[in-house]
Amino acid sequence: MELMTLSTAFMDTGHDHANCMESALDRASALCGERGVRLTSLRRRVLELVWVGHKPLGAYEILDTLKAERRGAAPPTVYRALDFLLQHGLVHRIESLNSFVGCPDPLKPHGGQFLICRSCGLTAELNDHRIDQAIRNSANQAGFAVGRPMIEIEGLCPYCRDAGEGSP
Amino acid sequence: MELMTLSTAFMDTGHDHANCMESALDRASALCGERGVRLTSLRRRVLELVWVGHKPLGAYEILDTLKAERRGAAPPTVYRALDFLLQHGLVHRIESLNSFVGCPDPLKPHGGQFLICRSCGLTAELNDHRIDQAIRNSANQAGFAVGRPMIEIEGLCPYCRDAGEGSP
DNA sequence: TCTATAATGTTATATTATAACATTTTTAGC
DNA sequence: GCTAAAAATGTTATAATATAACATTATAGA
Repeated sequence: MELMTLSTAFMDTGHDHANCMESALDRASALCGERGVRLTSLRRRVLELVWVGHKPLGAYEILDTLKAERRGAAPPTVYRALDFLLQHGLVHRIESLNSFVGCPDPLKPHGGQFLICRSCGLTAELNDHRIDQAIRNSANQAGFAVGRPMIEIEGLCPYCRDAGEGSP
Repeated sequence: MELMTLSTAFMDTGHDHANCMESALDRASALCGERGVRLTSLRRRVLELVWVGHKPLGAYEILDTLKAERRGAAPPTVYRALDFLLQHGLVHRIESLNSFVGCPDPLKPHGGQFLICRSCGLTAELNDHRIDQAIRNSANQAGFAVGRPMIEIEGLCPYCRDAGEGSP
């Protein structure tokens, strides 16, 4: 097997996740400060839960954890927090999974480009200008005014691909 | 306003929908024949309903119509028919709308590239090789094995765009 | 015709998401 | 600090989407 050099999209084995998560929370905190909106403890906790893995998390999975921590957590508790986080670009919604994943780059608004592993759920966000450009070209030709492009690519992440998942 | 020439993605004003729908049903019938699977009257009817507009239709919208036509139509009635149609590429699922739309080209398997009007719901399917290629390039760089790419682009169709929808 | 398979009917329930109103917390003006 | 307005959260109920499980009917092939 060839020696694999991973790009930044999927984390390599040296990925320092504690640091990754902490810096995501710090960025969120700074962003909210600048925008004059409040990253309350509930919102922060939901963001934290979403960042626990690089795998999309369902609203009711989040809720299950919250229930163990706060009395009276209910669906609106988590959906309202998620709405806030979505509005501020701190999380993305993965439409094909009805679930939510942290955004590594909340400052610039963008539709999502996601690589989603069908075997382990690991998800990476791309922001490839060439993909975006190809879409805009094609849409323009059709006379369509592009709003928010949403790209979710199901497949196998480098680890599962090499482990032979998906064609056993 | 400029004279507009639409590409094939969105139908022009001369679109003969009766013919469009009939030919879709004929193609479906031929495809099922070749594959030795049955386009039963229920499946055919669901496909027909999906083709009534070029707008994605929800499962329960389909069900409402079926209920008026067949006694005992229930969710599984429509979901099973949709599963069959999806398996054979005769319809696509629009993930961002939880709804379903007819596929104009069921013969070759493909992930969908959809332009979805946020104002009127009109939806066009693209099959732009350049978009697909841009995605494959980017995914390959990340070491990701592409399975089924899903592209749903929210925006304004030519008609709504020119009518000034979305920025009133 | 008989039988195996496929399709559909039927009932119940799971999963995802929102509506509507009550209460608590926070902010801003005084 | 006190108070009113606004924001956030709590609470209850329900809507919208989807599937499980088992019964019945229709179809195709021997």
